[in-house]
Amino acid sequence: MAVKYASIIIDISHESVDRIFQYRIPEKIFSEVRVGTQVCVPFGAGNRERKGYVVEITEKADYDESKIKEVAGVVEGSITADSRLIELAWWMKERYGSTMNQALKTVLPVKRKVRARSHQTFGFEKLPPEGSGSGGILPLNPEQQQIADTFCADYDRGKRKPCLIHGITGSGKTEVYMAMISHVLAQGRQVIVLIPEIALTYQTVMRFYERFGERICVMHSRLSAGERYEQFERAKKGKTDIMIGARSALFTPFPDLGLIIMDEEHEGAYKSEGAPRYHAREVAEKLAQMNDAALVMGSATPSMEAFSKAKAGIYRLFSLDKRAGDGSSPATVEVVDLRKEMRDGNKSIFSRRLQELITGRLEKKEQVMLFMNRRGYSSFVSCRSCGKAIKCPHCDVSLTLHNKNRLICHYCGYTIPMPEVCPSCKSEYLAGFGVGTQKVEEMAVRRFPQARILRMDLDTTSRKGGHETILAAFAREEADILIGTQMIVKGHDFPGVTLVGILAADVSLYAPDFRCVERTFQLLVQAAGRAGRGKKPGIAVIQTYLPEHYGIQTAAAQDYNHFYHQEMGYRELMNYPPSCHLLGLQVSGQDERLTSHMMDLIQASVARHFGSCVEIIGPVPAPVYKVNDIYRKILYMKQGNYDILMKIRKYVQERWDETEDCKKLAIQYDFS
DNA sequence: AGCACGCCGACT
DNA sequence: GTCGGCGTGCTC
Repeated sequence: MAVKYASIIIDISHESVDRIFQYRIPEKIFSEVRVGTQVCVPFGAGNRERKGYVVEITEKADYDESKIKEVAGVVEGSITADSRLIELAWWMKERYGSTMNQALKTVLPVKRKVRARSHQTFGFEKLPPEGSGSGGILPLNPEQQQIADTFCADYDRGKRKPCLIHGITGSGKTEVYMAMISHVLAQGRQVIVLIPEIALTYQTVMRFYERFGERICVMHSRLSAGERYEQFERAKKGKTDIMIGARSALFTPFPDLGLIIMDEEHEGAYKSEGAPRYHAREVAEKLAQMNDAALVMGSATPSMEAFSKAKAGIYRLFSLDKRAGDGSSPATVEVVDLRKEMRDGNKSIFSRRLQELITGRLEKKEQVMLFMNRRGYSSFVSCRSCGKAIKCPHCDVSLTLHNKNRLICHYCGYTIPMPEVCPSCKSEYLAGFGVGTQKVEEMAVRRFPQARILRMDLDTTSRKGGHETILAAFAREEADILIGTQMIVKGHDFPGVTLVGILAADVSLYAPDFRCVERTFQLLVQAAGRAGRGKKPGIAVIQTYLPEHYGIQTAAAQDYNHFYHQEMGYRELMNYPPSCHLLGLQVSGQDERLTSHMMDLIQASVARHFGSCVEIIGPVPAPVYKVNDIYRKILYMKQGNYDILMKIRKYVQERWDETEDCKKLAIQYDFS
């Protein structure tokens, strides 16, 4: 049998040994050594015995073979939290095609000394010093209770199939989660609660804190690497029972993880953009299975992936279709045809119906939210004489006009003052086209001079605390109208809001991405869900040029099931996920010709070896071909069987590593 | 982290 | 001559 080597990380917390060492595995313990197992190895000049974790097993050594020592033995009964995380990293590396190092870095906290800093950066100074630990329990309504009871009974019988709760906005999913969490905590196991970063606000955390007191720990993006590490250490030592945070909270090293909650399951933020490009839903599923833990996902607009799994019986499906508690009812939704407005001579961005409704709310001192899915003033500036739009010199996109005097690239940040004359033909007839939040604000100020108006988008929130300040001011009813991008739609409840206007519902409907209708539908439903959260009934107005589009129609009817069937039909017809699997292989580099050439070679090679079993599309330029002077091309491969796509990825990677030109280029895989 | 090796001062 | 100070650097 071939000689095998184990890559090991030495279990001592110090940066200088925070890397991989290789040892030979003696033949007689082959069967006991796997990724994640803890072993004893002779280490250093004194050959002192140290403990370490096996991180990878290979048949080739990357180190001088004469200097490689042997694994001394396996540490018995040592499946620790770290073992499982290393096993998870291995799985992620295999599934998403990253290096083991990249996978380990995402899964294991950076071993770094904690810099003493002001303790919590989340405004937790305001929290009561002692968590009551039992405050804030709301009684569940029969619908909620039934879900909680079913879950608990199944859990106790060891039935741990993942669950999906499809619950409309305001149906009280959080209360159900809390009941489930209590049940699992009572058995001495721990819980991870995943929330998309944008929803990780003071209010959300506060609700959990009121219920569970000090047993909860919060992980958010503003923590330093050291603080993160410290929190994970606390979890490992059993000082915390609940970790609440964005997707990286998945990697909390709890000794006995019993439940993972994943709120707003459909959110794009659950997909990692770096390597490995993992999806938190898939990793959560794997992690739950490894720990014999339960996984509960929830959303008002589940992703196509999750809902199709629920339909297929892979997930257990629960529904909550009434608003809980206060007796408020879902908003009435009206669709306004902007083509008709145009025909009738209304060129304003506000339809007559929306203007009428806004005026009514202002008179009644009720609040309004206006949603525009594009920031800036105009989305691009072009010359009416020569017809050319002003583009970013580094990216393949038009520059966006901000504050009427500055052009900014939304991809790389390149910025110039608004030119006086056209850069190509020197004419003076430059004009902005397309409406952004800034222009909406200006129009609203002009149309409703009596109203107090706030705007919230990346430009107004980039200053620290901007987010919280604006939301808090609006919640205190210090403004009548809140104008903003996606960020105003997600998470927050304003009881004073009785009208939501979606100014241009179509903006995202024709994006070059097979998920664009799904995303539009989710956004529209979530936006409509913001209206009428208080005692008074709410109205949502959807302005569109495509009132007959199924994405708009189903969103207006708040009919998820109808949307799902329509969209699934499209996905099946086009062989798009979830009816099929899709591997996107992206090659990028500064040298446009080399990038193209390499992509063609890969395409030819894949076609030769796998052409008979996969559908190959492309190579095509990425939706934005050039960003930051880097050219990007993508090859798509469709196959119903995931394993075949993984095989192709491996095949490409092996050949890639042997190519000289790979130094000047980058390759990236994206599975869905 | 731990343990070597290393290149200078004061000791049996 | 050689014992030991801890400064620097490596550990498969």
